[in-house]
Amino acid sequence: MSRYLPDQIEPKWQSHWSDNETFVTPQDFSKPKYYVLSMFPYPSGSGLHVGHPESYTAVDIVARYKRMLGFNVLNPMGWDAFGLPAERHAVRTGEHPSIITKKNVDNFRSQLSRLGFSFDWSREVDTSSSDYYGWTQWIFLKLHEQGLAYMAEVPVNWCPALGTVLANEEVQDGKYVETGDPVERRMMKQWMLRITAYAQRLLEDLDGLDWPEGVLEMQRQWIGRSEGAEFAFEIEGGDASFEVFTTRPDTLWGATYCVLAPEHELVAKVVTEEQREAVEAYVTQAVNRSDMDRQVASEREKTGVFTGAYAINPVNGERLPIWTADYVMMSYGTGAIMAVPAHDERDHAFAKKFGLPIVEVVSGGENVQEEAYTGDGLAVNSGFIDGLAVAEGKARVIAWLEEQGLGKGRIQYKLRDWLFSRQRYWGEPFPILHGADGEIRPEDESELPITLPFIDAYKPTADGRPPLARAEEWLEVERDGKTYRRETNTMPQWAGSCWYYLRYMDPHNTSVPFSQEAERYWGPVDLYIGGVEHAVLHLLYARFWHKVLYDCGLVHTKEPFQKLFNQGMILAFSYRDENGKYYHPEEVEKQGEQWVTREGGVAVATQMEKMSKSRLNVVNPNDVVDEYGADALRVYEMFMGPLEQVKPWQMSGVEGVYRFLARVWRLFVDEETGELNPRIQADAPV
RNA sequence: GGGGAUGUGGCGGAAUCGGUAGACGCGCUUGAUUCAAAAUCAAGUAGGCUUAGCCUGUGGGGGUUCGAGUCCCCCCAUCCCUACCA
Repeated sequence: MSRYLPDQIEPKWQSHWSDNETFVTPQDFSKPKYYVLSMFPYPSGSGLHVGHPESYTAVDIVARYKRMLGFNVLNPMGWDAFGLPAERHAVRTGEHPSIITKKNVDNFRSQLSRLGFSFDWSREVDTSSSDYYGWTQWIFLKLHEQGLAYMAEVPVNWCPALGTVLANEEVQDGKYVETGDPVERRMMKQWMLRITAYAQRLLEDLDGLDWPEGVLEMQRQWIGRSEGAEFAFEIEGGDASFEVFTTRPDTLWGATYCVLAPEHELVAKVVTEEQREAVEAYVTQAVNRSDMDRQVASEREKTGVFTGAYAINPVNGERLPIWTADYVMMSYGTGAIMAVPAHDERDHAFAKKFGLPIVEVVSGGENVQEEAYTGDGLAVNSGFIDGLAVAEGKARVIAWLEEQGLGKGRIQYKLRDWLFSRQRYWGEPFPILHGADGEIRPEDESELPITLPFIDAYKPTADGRPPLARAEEWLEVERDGKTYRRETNTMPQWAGSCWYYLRYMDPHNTSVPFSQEAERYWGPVDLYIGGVEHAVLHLLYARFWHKVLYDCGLVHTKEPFQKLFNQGMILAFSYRDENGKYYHPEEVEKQGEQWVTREGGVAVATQMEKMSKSRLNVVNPNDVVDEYGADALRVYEMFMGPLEQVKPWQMSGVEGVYRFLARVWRLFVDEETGELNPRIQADAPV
C-alpha cells in the first residue's frame, strides 16, 4: 500500500481496536480518572448526520489526549431510546416501537463505528431496555419516598388528535408543532415532580460550575428568583380577601387598581351583576388560551374587564377597582396583583388604555403620566416611607406588613413543578398501583423492572385512557390480597436522560443502579459536550435528580457535570424556489450568479439553514466516509472553526482536508515502494 | 423588552499573553504533466499606487499605549435564547 487510501487503512485499524478491546475502560480505581461525555443521541429514523460527529470528535480528542497523559478515561456512548417519533411510526405502520428503535440503534451504531471513535462499547446504555429503565423506576420510587412525586389536577396541553398531553415546548400558537393538530387546555390528574423544592439549590450551585455563561444565565432565568412581598387586600363590603405578590412593596401608595387572573377563583365571586355578563365572556375566551398563546399576545394590546368590585388599599384605605385581565397569569405568584401604573410598564399601558389614574410615588421619572418610571429614586406621596430610596422603602413596608399581620416578605420562583406523566406507550411505566379506594401504592423494589407489556395498538382507548390501558392482563395486579390497577401513564422522555451518566460508570450491575465504589471513583463528569438546545430542560432535570440522589446518599457530588461545553450547530446550504419548494443540492447548478434547477432551469434562492429532512440539506457521514474517509471528516469538522460557533458545511472543505492528509501521507510513505520515507526515518524524533 | 454571542480577503476561518494581520483550506490566476480532461505538482492571490518601494486596511467613531483585530467608552449590524413573571 503506497497511496493514501483511507478505505483500506481505516477499517484495518478499526478492527484491530475492536479485536484487541483497545478502548475498553478497565474498572481500575487506582489510576487518576477522567470522565468525558457526549450527550447521547435519540436514535431517529433518519440516522446520524454530520452534526453528531462534531461533538463526538471533540470528545474523542480529549479522551485520547487524557489517556496519553496516563488517565483512566471513560468515554461512553448510548441511546436516549424512548420517545414519541418511534411511537408515531408504530401507530402508522403497526410495527412495534422496540423493533423500530432497535433498527435505528443498529444503524446509528454502524454509522458511528465507521468513524473510529474510542468509545467503550462494552458500556453501551439503552434507556428503553428493561435492564436500564428498571433502575429509572427505582429512582422514581426514591423520589416518591421523599415526597417529591405526587399526583395533582393540573391544566395540561391536551391534543385530541394524538390523544396525549404535550409539553409546553411542543405547543405553539395552540397547535402541536410537528403535525399542526390543535391543542386545548384541559384539567387532568397527572404525576408531578416537586422540582420547586430544589429551586434555591439549583440556583446557588450554578456558581461553582465551569459552564458557558449563557447557559448559566438561561438556568438562572428559568428558575427566576425574585424577592418581594405577599400580602392580602380586603374586598370592599365583604369578608373575602385575596393575596398579591409584588417585588415593589415600596410602591403600595401608587396602586390605583388591582387585577385578578381570569382563572382566579375570586373573579366569579366578586363580580357585580351589571358586570357579570362581560366578565364571564372575557374569562371564557381567556381561559381557553394557553400560557403559550398569551405570550404571543405580549405584543398585542392589553385587554381586560372591570369586575365592578373594589379592594381596600391596606396602607391608606383607598378604594381600588378590581379588574380581570389576561396579562396576569394564574401560574405565577398568587394570580393577583396590585397595579402601579406610574412604576410598571405593563400596568402603565393598561391604565392608559382604560383611563385609570396614574400616581407617582417614586421621584426621578420624567413624566409618569406619559411613561412608567422603573428606576431608583426617593419615595413621595408614600406616608411613612417618604424620602426613602427604593431598597429601604421595600424593607420598611415589608416590616410594616409583618407587624400588622397583613403579609410577609417572600421569595418567588418562576420555576414550576415538573409535569412528569405522558399518555403514551413508548416510555417507562410508573412503578405505581392504584387501589379501587383511591390508594396509591408504590411497587416493591423486588418487583422491578415493571416491564412494558406488548400491545398491538398504540393509540389511546376509545374512552380516552392511555394506550397501556389496552394491556388488560398486565393491568390488574394483586398485592396482599387486594386488587390494584397499574398506573397507565408513562414517564416523559427526559426521565432516562436524567441519570444515564451514572449508569455508564457501572453499566452491568444487576443489584444496584451503580455501585458506590464506581460512583465515588468516576463522578462527577469532568467534561460534558452537547448542543445548547439542552441548556435548560435536560440539564435542569438531570441536576435535580442528581441532587435528590445526593440527599439519599447515593452520589457524592452536589452537581453531575463539572464542565459543560456547547458545540455550535452545523448548517448547510438549502435551495428553495419562490414557491417555497426545496430542491436537493444535486438537483441544482450555478449559472453565472444564479442557482437554477438542472431540469427546467427554475431559479432557486440559496440560504444557510439548519440541516433537516424537509429542507433536503442533510449530509450523511456515511457518504463523506465513503468518498474521503473518516479522518478527512473528523479533521474537517475540527477545522471548520471554533467548536462553539455555528458554522456552514462545505463539501469542498472536506476535499481540501483530504488532499492535505494525502500530502501528509506522502511525507511519511514513499509512494513507489510503500516504505516509510527514509528522510523522515532519519530526521523524525518520533 | 431582557439575556447571550458574533462582526477580519471573493469564501470558511487563523492570529488564545497587547508585538510582522490574513496561518491552513476553498475559490481564482499562471505554469508543468496530458491528444484532451480529471487528478496531481509548482508559483501567485487583502486593497490601492507614480511598484527594487510606498500608502491604506480587522463593522463605524473616539480613547489608553512605543505598539491595538486583541484593552476601555459610545454607536451600527447580524445570529441565538427568552419574554405581559408583577
